[in-house]
Amino acid sequence: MDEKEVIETLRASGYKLTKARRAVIRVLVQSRRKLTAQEILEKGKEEDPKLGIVTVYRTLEILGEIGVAKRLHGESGCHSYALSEPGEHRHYLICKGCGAVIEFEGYEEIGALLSRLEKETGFQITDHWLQVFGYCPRCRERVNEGGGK
Amino acid sequence: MDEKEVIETLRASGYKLTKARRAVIRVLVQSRRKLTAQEILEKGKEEDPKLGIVTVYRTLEILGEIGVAKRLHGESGCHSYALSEPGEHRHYLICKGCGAVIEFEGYEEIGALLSRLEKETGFQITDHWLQVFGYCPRCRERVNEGGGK
DNA sequence: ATAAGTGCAAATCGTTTGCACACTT
DNA sequence: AAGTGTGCAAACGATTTGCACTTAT
Repeated sequence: MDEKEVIETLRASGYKLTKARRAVIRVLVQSRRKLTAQEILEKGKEEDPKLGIVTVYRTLEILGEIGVAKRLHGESGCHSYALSEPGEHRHYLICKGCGAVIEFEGYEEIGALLSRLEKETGFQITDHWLQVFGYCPRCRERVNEGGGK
Repeated sequence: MDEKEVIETLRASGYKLTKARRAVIRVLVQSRRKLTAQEILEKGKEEDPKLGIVTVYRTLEILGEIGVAKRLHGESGCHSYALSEPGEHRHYLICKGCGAVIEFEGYEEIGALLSRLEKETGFQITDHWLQVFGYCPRCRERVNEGGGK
């Protein structure tokens, strides 16, 4: 999803495009990392200095509703948000170094696992969530070089 | 893990067994569901009427630290806690009806998926998290019968 | 023009911290 | 007895809500 597509989706869903919303969208599109609402606010202010945290939250809610952004869950209990392809994927690969987020498809492996689980537990599985953490190629280098740690 | 094992682990880790802690542990052991801190407080009060929310949080932190309870992440942003086998599993099967939590092993399917991901993305994967949602056998029946919904 | 969107301040909710008192070992 | 653990009240941080003002269509 690029900026244009996000904006189109937004309009198609009956929402107006405002300066504030464009700022939030642009931050998400340009960073492609997971960002907290606060981080989005700060970067967004570079584009729309009047941007407020409330609008950031409200915009994220709308973007979530129309499926183009998702809320990610951090260990600590605080959330981050990231752009995503529309739809119901719930699989993210997240760089612990720079926060880069890559969304990936539910490969057959997951399907196999789920049907196995259903068989073994008697559960009727409806949904799942997978977050994978690691280091992206760039951060991986940095970490491995870093000598000390 | 039953109550006795949890208590032993607690003591072995240098913590004292108190009325409050026993109450929290008992709630977790007896329900085997995911529970919010508030829910644990309420049920725990049946056993120790003086129990306070602060102690619930502190006990959950300790249980997490010694590996016998885990924090689960809910869609809304609020957390639940559940008993778990000690160690680093991060795979839970959660009933959307009654909240029952089943922990399962990281089957080969996940290993296969992860190594595939590593190859395709160049990430160095260090960790992952999987939560699977559905209906347990009992709730499944209830839902399917329920005619209306 | 007008409904939708905004920022501010205040409210809320889950969680944590400071502190004097109580309990386990 | 002595240190650990407790509850309370207050602090805290993220998120939401009420409201009068502004803006996109």
